[in-house]
Amino acid sequence: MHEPDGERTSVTQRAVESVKAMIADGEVGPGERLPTERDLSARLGVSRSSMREAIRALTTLGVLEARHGAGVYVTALRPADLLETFSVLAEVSQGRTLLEVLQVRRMLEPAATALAAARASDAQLDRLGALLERMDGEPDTFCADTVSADLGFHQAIVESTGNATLAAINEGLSSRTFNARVWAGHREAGLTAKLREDHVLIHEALVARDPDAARAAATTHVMRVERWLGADLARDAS
Amino acid sequence: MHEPDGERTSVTQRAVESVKAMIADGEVGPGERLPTERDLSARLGVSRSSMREAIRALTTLGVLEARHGAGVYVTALRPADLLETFSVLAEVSQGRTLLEVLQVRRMLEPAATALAAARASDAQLDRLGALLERMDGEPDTFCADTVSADLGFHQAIVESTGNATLAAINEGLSSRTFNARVWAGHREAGLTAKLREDHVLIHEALVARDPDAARAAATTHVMRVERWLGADLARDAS
DNA sequence: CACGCCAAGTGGTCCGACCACTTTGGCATG
DNA sequence: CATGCCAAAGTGGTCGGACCACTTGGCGTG
Repeated sequence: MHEPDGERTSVTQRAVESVKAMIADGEVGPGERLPTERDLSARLGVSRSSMREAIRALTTLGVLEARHGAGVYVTALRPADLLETFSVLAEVSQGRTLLEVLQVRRMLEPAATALAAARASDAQLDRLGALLERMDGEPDTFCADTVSADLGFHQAIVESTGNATLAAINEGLSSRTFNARVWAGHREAGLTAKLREDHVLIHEALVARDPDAARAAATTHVMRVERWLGADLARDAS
Repeated sequence: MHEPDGERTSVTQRAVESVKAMIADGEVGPGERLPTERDLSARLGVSRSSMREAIRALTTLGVLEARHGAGVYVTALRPADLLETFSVLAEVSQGRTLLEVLQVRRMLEPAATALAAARASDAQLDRLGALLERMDGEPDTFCADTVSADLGFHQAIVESTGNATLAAINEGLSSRTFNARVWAGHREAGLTAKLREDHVLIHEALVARDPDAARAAATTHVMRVERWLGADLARDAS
């Protein structure tokens, strides 16, 4: 990290830096096409294998996008592109980290919900209402759709803030597999009913454009989930 | 995303999924060593090139770590490992996204600072005080150390919450290059003095273990930075 | 003019060789 | 016997070239 000079560095890594520099210098802009892998490797003086590994690295970072037979393109470089890797955290996280992720959500979601109360458009509020009804219409059984609907509801709220970066981060912290795991042990009791009530309160606060109420409702909701998960983790402590 | 079946998928991608599955199934745990590239490629029925690209992908995601001549290891899978890629966002972000990142920080830092007020240990508070003095001792000139010290101060606060995930996310949103860019146009005037005053207020609130005051001070601080950056971006609008 | 096919060019995969580095165990040295 | 060195084995890193799979655009056919 703090090494003053650039001593020895892998060939592939140099290729990565070169491409990043090309983008930073505006040599290739978002959405534009890069030179051929063969061209790039020749220009940078590396083998095509190494060049491919460099491209693979930038692809997994969401900076580049390779289209088979068509070429390699720079993505739009939107936050959503670059933060997609985020979901990996939620995928492999366990125990303590899971709680930590929820704690971060407890910081973000209330603030985001409050912001949404001030910024959401009427159309966005209508969409939220529709999502809410869809969730109400379903039976009290646990299924993939339940998780999906809950996810969609919260994601729609965060998107209503108009902050794409925030939405991308929150989405990463709320990956499908993550939520499925949280819900797994809690399909019983009146949990679903309570969550629905929370959602209704949040929606009402948004429609009333009341940031304070929205913040409070969102906080309560996340705390509820966090509490259940905490009890669950404490039970089967590793 | 929603395609029902797993039709065609790249060989490399399958290799990535296989390794992820190995980790998820506990076949290899954090810190343990994976089979050799040659073994893995043979076992999964792919070429070593593709296997290497898969490993490269997981390496850039922070899941694996390759040591030249020694083998490929699974990282500790700590949040810090997996969120390192985050800094890429701050590196390539421009204009609007920069503001959005700051908006997210304005949501996170106050909450984190308030939490730190309740949780920080005496040793951590002492360290914060030392960092503060170090910043005070420096002249009012803009240099890399100024950015570095500011970064360290805020990072130390967030780490005091004991939430490693939160710390990793915040670090990603506060990368060195990001801050350098924010500061670039504002080395003049009494900016440095004002920021110092903010830091002192935050530190006092932490020492007093006053969450409310800490939240307020942190909010003020981030808003100040956000406001300056906003004016800057509005000036040289693209 | 519209349609469909084909060839050129691109990324995707595979192979085999060699290089650079780490590790280890045995050998020579004290 | 203890110590340190060094060579060999094994690992990831790089290379070059071949071939496959796919997209694209233009050409020829109806």
